[in-house]
Amino acid sequence: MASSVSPLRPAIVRTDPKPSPPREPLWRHALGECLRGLRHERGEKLSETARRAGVSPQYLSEMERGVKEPSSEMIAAVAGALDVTLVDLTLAVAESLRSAQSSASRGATCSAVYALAA
Amino acid sequence: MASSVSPLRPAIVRTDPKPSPPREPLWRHALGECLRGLRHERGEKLSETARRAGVSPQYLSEMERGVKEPSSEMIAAVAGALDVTLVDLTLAVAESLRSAQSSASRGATCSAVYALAA
DNA sequence: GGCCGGATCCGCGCAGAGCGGAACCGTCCC
DNA sequence: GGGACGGTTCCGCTCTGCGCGGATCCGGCC
Repeated sequence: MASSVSPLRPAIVRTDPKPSPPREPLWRHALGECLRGLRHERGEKLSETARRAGVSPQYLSEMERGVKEPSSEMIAAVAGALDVTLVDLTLAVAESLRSAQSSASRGATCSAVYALAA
Repeated sequence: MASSVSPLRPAIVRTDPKPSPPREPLWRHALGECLRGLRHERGEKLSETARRAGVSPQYLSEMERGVKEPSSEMIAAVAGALDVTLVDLTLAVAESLRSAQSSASRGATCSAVYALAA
C-alpha cells in the first residue's frame, strides 16, 4: 500500500530511540499500575473514578494498563479523582519502581507504597 | 469553517478535564525542568544529549520547556542519555515537586535534588 | 562587517490520544 | 438451562499534537 509517493518528509517512526537500561519498565506502565493500585485501595470501580476525573472508563482502563500515554492534564485529573497530588503520585511511582528494581519479584505494589508514605 | 457536517462523533477537546489541586505544576513541566537540570549538571549541550538519546535537539528543547508530552520511550531514551534510570528520574521529579510545594519560592532545583539522592 | 555554535521558532506528515458503541466475563436470580 | 446486571476490555474512529527538518534568533569571537 506504499503507492503514494512524493514524501515531503520520511515517515516518522515512533519507535524506541535509545531507552535507558533494558528491563526497566516504561513510565506509562509504572504510572498505570500505581493508578490502579490507588483506585483499588479506595475500593472504587473504574466507572466511578473515571466519572469523577472527567474521563471515559475505557480510557482509564487503558491508562491503568499502560497501553496509552496520558497527557499531563489527564494524569492530573485522575490524580485529583483519587485525592492524591502529583507529588505524591510521582513519589509513589518512583518508590514502586525502586521496589520492583531491588527485588526482581515485583516487590511492593504501588498502593502499599503509598500507604506507607501516608 | 465548520461547514463539514455529519459528525460521526463530536470533536475531541483535549482540555483540562478535572485537574488535581490547582497551582500544582503539570507532569511535563516538572519532568522538563528535571531533565534540563540534569543536563546542565553534566555540563552538556542540547545537541549532545539529544544525539546520544537519538532525538532531535529541537525536540529535547521542547521537552525541557515542558511544551510537549514526550512518550514513555522518549523519556527512557533521554534518561539513558543522561545516565539516570527511570527510578532515579521519577524520584528526582517527585522530590523537586515536593520542594517546590513546601516552599513557594521554587525551592531546590532538580539537579540539586538528584545530587543529594546520589 | 562576517562566521560560528547553542537554542528556539515554525510548519508539516502522520501516529496515536481519547472516546462511544459493542463485546466479553462473572455473578446472581428464576 | 435461561436472563439480567455490573465491571472491564475490545474495537474502530476523529482529529489533536508528537517529533522532526529547515529556518531563525541570539551571543560570542575575529
